[in-house]
Amino acid sequence: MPRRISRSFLAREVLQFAPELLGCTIAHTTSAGTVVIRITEVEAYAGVGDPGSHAFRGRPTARTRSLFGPPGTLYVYFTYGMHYCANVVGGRRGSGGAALLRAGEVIEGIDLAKERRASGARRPPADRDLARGPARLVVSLGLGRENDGISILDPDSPVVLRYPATPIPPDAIRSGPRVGVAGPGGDASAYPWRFWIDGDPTVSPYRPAARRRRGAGSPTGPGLGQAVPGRSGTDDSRHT
DNA sequence: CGTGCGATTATCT
DNA sequence: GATAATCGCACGC
Repeated sequence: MPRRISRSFLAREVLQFAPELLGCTIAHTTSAGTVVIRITEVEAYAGVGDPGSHAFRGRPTARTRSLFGPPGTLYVYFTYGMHYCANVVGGRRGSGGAALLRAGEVIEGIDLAKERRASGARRPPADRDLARGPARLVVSLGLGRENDGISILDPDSPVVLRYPATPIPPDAIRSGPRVGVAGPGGDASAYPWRFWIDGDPTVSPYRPAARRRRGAGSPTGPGLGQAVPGRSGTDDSRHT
């Protein structure tokens, strides 16, 4: 079994370690059992000064206090009045840098994950959908508000991050605009800080920042420029 | 102190 | 595709 992620791994700039989280595993153990997820998609948030970051303002609120903690802190936040999302805090302490865990593949504890994801009488989702999306990943993993602020570097922590069993080839890593985040001037592609494993079925579908509908407004906004050089910006997981 | 809108998802048309 | 569900926070008055 690969060794645990080191503090120095997370102490680097977020843009440096975020793509390297791909292929890593995150495990959460509770009395109900252990679920292990292989990370297939992340987003980098640079913290103070990054308009998309909860740390943009530079000062912690009750919600974002853990985001300003030391590398290795887990930042679990509540959004849309109903969902939780999880970040691994990194960079310099107090920088507010973090990587959002957007999607992964459940590789252990799949029954427990299905149990957690099955809502009501509904059938549990397909295996590949168990952790396909940041809020779904958190549910499968069994994380909640009680895990906000814990250190994943602590040997006694219920949450453990490990290096990939088999490293991801660099040319299999793709990048593109962050989901649901608009950059300056509404251009999300100003921050192509979403990273995923090319062709992996558990990568979440890309959707441009959802503009809330207001009265009879302006016509359809400008399409997102597809043109991101290199192997960026292509997303075969996109819905039509 | 009110209002608008998110680092979303399930469900309906 | 569109929309409801519904909490925390920034911002405007």
